[in-house]
Amino acid sequence: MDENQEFISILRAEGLRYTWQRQAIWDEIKSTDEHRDADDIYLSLKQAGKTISRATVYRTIDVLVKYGFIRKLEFGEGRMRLEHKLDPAHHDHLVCENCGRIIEFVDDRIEDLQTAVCQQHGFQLTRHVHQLFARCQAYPDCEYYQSQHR
Amino acid sequence: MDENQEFISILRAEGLRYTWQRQAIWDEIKSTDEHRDADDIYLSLKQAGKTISRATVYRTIDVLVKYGFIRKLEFGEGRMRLEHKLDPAHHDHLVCENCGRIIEFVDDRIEDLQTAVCQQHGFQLTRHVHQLFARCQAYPDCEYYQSQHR
DNA sequence: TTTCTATTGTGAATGAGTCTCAATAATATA
DNA sequence: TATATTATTGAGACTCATTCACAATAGAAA
Repeated sequence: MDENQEFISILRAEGLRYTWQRQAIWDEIKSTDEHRDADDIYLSLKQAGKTISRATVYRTIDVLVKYGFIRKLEFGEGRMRLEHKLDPAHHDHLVCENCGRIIEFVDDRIEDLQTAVCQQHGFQLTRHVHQLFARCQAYPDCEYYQSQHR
Repeated sequence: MDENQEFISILRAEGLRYTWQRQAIWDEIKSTDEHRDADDIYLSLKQAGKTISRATVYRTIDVLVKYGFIRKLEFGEGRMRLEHKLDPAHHDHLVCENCGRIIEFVDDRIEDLQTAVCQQHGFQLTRHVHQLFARCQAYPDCEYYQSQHR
């Protein structure tokens, strides 16, 4: 099934209504692989002439999270960042503290060791947060940083 | 050198003043191994008759972080939790999503793999956040949970 | 002591996110 | 298609953790 048809039918199946606001917010979040925050989404839509209230943006984000379209991330900045799940593979994040670039990584050995640590304590792992903060090769001069801040 | 002497002399060496408020906040944070938040500290001090403004609590926490006495933690709850560094060994956190219990763990193999992941991307690791959210053995009935909420 | 200025308390401000409620619009039903 | 039902929206008030501005206070140097 077409990805957007699925979006529409999940809403319907859950007794939720299909509105242009929900479609626009989902389209906006899908449109890049960056990890943007709620206000980025709100402002991008506004700039594109689709003004939607902040309340609706936040409410729709929660709907998208609940039905598995997106994921909330928290990098200790005091606000949530978003990530769509079109490519559903699990991954963690490597964040450059200098330029802000975010790289996704997976290491199966780490995944296994996490499960083992939980088992040792008699716990059952439900989810994890694993973030590596680092300096990219270009520190202190970084072309990525330059490109994002001009 | 006595641990508190060191606290006093670091303040002095940095041109900061030694005040009873700073001493009281540091004492309060040192007093347990729990991961409390700023308001817990504020309220505990108040209850002990040492009323210090919230602003001062927050400012002092930043001083304690800056000079390596404590560490800020963020478990996605929208507020910071604190941890003193009297026992300086590095560790990560295993959090029970049911009862809230927090267990500290270290796994050297995970530590090494993290460094390797960074190297593969040409990054230099500066710090990391690794949190395992899990259910403890007692789920859904947990004596720890009972003990904390009555 | 006096002086200098870091620190404090107060209360206002901030910023992300949530809530309330009347108006609106998507969908079910006739 | 018209009408009824009720989920959703927008606006702005509100919350909560944290920060800020500024006048008053109090460490510490001279």
